[in-house]
Amino acid sequence: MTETELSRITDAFKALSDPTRLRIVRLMAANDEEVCVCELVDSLEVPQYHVSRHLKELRNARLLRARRDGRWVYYSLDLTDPVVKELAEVVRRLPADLFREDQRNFEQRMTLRVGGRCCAGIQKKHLAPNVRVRK
Amino acid sequence: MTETELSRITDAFKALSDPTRLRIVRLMAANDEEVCVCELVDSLEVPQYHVSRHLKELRNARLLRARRDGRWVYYSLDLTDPVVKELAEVVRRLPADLFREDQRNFEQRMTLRVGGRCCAGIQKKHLAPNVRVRK
DNA sequence: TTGAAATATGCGCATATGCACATATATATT
DNA sequence: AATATATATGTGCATATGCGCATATTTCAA
Repeated sequence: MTETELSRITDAFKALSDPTRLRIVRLMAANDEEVCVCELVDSLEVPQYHVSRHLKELRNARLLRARRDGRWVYYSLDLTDPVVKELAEVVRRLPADLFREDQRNFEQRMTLRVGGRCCAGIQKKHLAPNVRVRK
Repeated sequence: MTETELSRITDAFKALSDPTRLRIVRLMAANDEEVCVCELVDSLEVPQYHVSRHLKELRNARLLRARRDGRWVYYSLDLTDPVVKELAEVVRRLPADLFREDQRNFEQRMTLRVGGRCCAGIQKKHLAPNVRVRK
């Protein structure tokens, strides 16, 4: 077995072995959308640094790609990769009720897009970083 | 999201996030066979305690079932579980060349079966537990 | 009933992981 | 240039994980 290639696969599974990361991938797989960080924060209702951290791991595992557009960074599944494509299918077929609340939050949050673009920032302010103390 | 059900899924992914465990599942998925511990040891060429340990984790994650037959314990994928069935399909479709050596060792080892049953024990003795020192 | 064979597990160690807090970086706006 | 907004990351801590060694447990056979 080619050890390097094998660990590329196990890394992908490991990326999906965390609830937050699975919920992120699920949102993307089920909605076939690129999603920005603040939209994820409001959908999953976890702190922003938490989302950013897990997005980095998903990117390191090469499941996600990032695209910056001004202040916003959009993440999306890298469906050009056959392994990712397979896994996205599996995740898409997982029982919908496990992700119902995420999906509801997501759909509501997506109504804030204008011209298909996010321009809102984190709405649930308690999940945002603390306001910096003015010097 | 129902946290308990969700973690059942993430546990399954975590179970596949280790090379040894993935190789075990791959052998079973690709060959549609129940396999006993000594056959796995000789196929994967890792120490017996290592295999036993990972089998336990796969069983805890409910990917595998164990069946004892005399001194031997046979493990197999629990394909009655829809999640396991999905994942087994994914694993089966992974590139064969990543597992070529395991598969070769496995096929050779399976020639030792008699009447479809294992009756050989670990052939690669350096992977077996040390011989106990006589008291 | 003693021992050998097949399998499982307690323990210790090194490393990895997830999380919270604070703060840093990058971009846009004024 | 200064500030606000969106996103990223350094650090410390608690816990989890993988591995090697030794040994325990279960079953069969002599």
